[in-house]
Amino acid sequence: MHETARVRPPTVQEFVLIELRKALGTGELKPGQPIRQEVIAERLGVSRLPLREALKILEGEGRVIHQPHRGYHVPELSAAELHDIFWIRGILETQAARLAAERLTDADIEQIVVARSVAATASTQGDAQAMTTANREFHFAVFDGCRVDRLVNIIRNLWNATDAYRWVYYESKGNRERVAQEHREIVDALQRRDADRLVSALDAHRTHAVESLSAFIGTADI
Amino acid sequence: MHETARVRPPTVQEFVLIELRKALGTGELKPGQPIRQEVIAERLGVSRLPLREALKILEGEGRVIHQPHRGYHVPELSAAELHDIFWIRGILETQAARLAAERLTDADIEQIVVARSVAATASTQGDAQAMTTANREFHFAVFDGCRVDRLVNIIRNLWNATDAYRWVYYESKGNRERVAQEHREIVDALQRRDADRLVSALDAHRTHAVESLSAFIGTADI
DNA sequence: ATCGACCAGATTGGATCCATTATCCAGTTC
DNA sequence: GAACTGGATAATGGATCCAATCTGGTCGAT
Repeated sequence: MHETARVRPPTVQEFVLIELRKALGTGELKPGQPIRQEVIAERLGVSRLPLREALKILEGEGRVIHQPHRGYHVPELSAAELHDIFWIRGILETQAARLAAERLTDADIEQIVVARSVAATASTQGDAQAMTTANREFHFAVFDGCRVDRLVNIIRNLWNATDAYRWVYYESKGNRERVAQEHREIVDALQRRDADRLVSALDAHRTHAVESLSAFIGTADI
Repeated sequence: MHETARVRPPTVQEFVLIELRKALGTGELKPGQPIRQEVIAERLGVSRLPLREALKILEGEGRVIHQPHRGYHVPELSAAELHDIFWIRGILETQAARLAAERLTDADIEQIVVARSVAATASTQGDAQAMTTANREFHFAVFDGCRVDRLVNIIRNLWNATDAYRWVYYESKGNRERVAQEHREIVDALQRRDADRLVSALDAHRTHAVESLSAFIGTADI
């Protein structure tokens, strides 16, 4: 009934995995909330088995927690863990950005410019889902420039860990505008290939995000 | 038939997962080698299902690769990937070590001293399996001192990624002796709480390991 | 009234069976 | 002789069923 015109039919697991990631990103699956296998499986129109296997992958990635005979749930982040994540991100993203500033081709930078404007459009339209996606693609287009896949994947996992809270940040119009401005700064630094400016732009970007999010987590009663 | 006097019977998945990790660490499951589910399941005396779920966790951790309808296999590392891993380890372990040098209690350091001598004993006895385990415990006793679980887990995953090759390093008596000497240096730096010396000791340690391993990978015909 | 044992419903864990897909090889065609 | 097609075989993917475990509530005893 949906689009589902898949050229090559993926396995059901893959389909379920994609849906679960989506649900984790949109906040449909909220931190702390237990995951009832039967419910999800029925909602997706699949049996429990491929769901269980998809959940196992997410468990390996740390995106869900499993307790034997009790089930899966989405991990909740403390303010301390949130700070840890952003601290580690800072360490790794700095390295990735410095390499990227050297290694990105002009064509890559063109791509990044496009990704930025896509994100900006989504932002002004206030579509949270589209914006988080576009925002991710923009940033990872930059990180990919470091050409160290394993590093980029670690950074991606760190982003994933806070995915469940990300929508909070984008709900505020002020934050959205600030993000747009910071993205312009990042693109500008890249175009001049000024690694130091790029790094400090990214630092500022993270700092603002962590401030908003920890304020939310501090007061949240999820 | 083995010990199996488990106080609380774990689930079969957990048992299988432990066995698979062991097999990945000892080189019983070699890089590039396909994993035949039926074979492994029968060898462990379980059905395919818990095996499949355990493999999914390892897939999420990146320790096995899955291709739909073709199966799982252990990833092979190129020399470039090996360098990437050790480079990222360097970045993160340096941070962890600096924090640990501040935060470890005297009691923690006592524990580390014990862990070092356990590793040294295993080393002189030439028991590769015991040595890799003891070595890991020694190093992670140090890293744990940083008190940032997520950072330690990322480092652990990076170690895991080269687990399949680790035995190579310990096969040489010369390497074992060098490791023992470097461990003494690490402990000494910790006892003086000299972060700089600790960091450079760890750097040297990694440099030696990556040299041996990339020499092996370069000539390997696995 | 509180605490514990115990029972029923719900949920997850595991085994078996069948469907689907990939691989390999023989046969055919150009 | 090389390349393609078709089918047999073996492996993986998925569904269903049953067993084991947890949860919540009721009953009884202190």
